[in-house]
Amino acid sequence: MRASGKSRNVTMSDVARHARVSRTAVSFVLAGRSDTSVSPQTRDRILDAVRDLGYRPNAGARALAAQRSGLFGLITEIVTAPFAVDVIKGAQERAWEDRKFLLIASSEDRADMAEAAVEKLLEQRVEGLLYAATWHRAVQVPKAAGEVPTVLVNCFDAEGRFPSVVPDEIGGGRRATERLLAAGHERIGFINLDPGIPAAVGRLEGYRQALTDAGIHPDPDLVISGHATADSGYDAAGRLLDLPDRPTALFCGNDRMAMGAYDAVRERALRIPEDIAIVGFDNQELIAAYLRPALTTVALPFEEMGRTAVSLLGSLIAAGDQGKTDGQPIDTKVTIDCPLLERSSVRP
Amino acid sequence: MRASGKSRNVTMSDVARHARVSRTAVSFVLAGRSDTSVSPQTRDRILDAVRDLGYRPNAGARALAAQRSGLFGLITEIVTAPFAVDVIKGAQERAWEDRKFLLIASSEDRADMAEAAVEKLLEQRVEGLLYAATWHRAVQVPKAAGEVPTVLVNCFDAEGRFPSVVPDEIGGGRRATERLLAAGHERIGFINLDPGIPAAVGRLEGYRQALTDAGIHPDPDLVISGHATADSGYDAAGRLLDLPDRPTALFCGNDRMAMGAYDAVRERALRIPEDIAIVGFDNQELIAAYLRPALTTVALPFEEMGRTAVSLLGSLIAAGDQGKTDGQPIDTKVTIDCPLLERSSVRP
DNA sequence: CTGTTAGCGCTTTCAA
DNA sequence: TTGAAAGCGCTAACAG
Repeated sequence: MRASGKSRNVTMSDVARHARVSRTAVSFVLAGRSDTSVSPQTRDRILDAVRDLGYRPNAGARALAAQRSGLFGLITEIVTAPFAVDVIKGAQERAWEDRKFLLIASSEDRADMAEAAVEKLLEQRVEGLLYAATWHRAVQVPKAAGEVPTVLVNCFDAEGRFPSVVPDEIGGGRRATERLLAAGHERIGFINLDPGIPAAVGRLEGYRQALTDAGIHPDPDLVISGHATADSGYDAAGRLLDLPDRPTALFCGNDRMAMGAYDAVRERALRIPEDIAIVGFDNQELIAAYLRPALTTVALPFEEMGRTAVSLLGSLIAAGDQGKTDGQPIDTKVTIDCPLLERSSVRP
Repeated sequence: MRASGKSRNVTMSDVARHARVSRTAVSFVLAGRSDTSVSPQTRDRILDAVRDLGYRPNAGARALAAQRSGLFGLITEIVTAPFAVDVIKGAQERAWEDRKFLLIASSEDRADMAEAAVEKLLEQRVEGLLYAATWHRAVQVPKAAGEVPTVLVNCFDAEGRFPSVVPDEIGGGRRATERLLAAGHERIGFINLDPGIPAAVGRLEGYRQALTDAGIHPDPDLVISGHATADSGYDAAGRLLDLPDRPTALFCGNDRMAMGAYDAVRERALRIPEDIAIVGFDNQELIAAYLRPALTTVALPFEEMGRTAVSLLGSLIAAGDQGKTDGQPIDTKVTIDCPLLERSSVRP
């Protein structure tokens, strides 16, 4: 017989009493510990009692006693971010595998908010912190974050105090370019993001590497910097397409620019991918999947970064528990692959 | 002088000792309680001690003692959802205003996951639960959710056991149609979502109401049902545009269909908004803002729903605390306005 | 106005 | 194999 609804106040003592054993026994059984054994009989009695009473452990009390909250904190600018979701998803999943719970706090991209978030999270006694940005860049992490193991996601600490997990921009740039080369293109235009940011630097580097490796000398005229918007992509693509010896393929720094490029191509009565092949970057589903033809693009591995970051955080914490914190900053920078998603804007 | 880093083990007793007062005094000062007063002097001494020691309250311990976790749980299919973010954002903000923390768990749109999430959240002793869906519909809420006050967001309980916060679909449909009417259109086509779902039913109803109110008899030929995809919107728009007496405006059930409609319009060498005005629904930024011309659309008030839901949850909890839980299900259905966002696909 | 005193629900060491 | 006991850090009566 199951107990009725409200199991609010059923405590471990209740279970112990009901099963006619000590609280210790209950604790051991529930923790599934093997170091001290309990007879199968009492074990069953206890489990039955748990069920009958509808007992639900009190995580807070457990945390207090065990000095381990089982909580990880994730700070992110959830505000602007269709992206953040995937990081959260990956982190969430990985955390559950470790039976950890993720406390998510929004930094709103404001230093004071981020600081408040860290503070709040620390009050909850999170065992570690994840700090995620919506776009790959250097960030200023609130000082207090140093009090627990912290991993940066899709961003890095300029001072190298924290390990981070970032996308492999260079590899992504290579992959996009190689796909175009494989389709037989040799004059490949590149519409880059605002110069200087890690994504622009890396993708350009990848683009160059791929061309060079293919024995093609990168033509500077085919590289233009834009501003990450559809309009900017439209303009840049227009200029590239109006070149005397125009490219037969366009690698766009992101999907929004690719969206603009589509318009420029269409205006010139050219077809995609027959006349002009296009590859984007970011895999913004809403754009890439719904453009016509659907856009072949390189994906940013947000989910994977979230997963990896939690794994890394777990190791750091474990290392710390064993007293391995030697105080020196762990300047790890884990790089995650950016896979290419085939759709229809490049011919097979 | 600030203490050095690790304030991990600074406890309230430490603060009390340092300030030469009792723990009670510290507790009172930190809780900012007025019922028992503390002399300004001791107050300052305490605050100084807190600062000097780098004391940070232990939320878990506080929860245990006070029997209030200060935690709300939010369950959502974060998986599929560019939308979920906004609900989270609104809820998050509102929760912080009440100094509550949001525990976010993903249901992944699977019943067993949702159940596990509720269970985990209850173990954390959340004071209340929010259950959010990515699209407006009836949902099956895990039974255990009944153990604490629960509010549904963007969905509702078929059995009416839980209060819910949903978008005003009818109002949104009216608003879109009225905008088109205001621009002088009289033959307005409506490309609806899959029939039967609340969004389709409501928006159609709003469309009809607006027309009728304007003295126009809704022409059934101008209403077509699609499937919420760009392709479907493309097809439906094509059929509408090829009608002998074709509409001069299109109200699309969502932005993706509007995206497809754009293509159909373009193919016929018609201009937006000069020849055909278009209004979408959902305000999927990535689509609406980047289409050319940018899409005028009705927004789903996710953020506002999140905020409202948390407010409502707060009241429910407060009511419960005062013993006002009279057991009977509170069949509240709060409806939130869907605002129209002007862009450029309808002439002023 | 301040301090004493019980717990909150659980873990874990140490004896029995 | 099981049980007693001592906290974990904090709140909230209740006395002083």
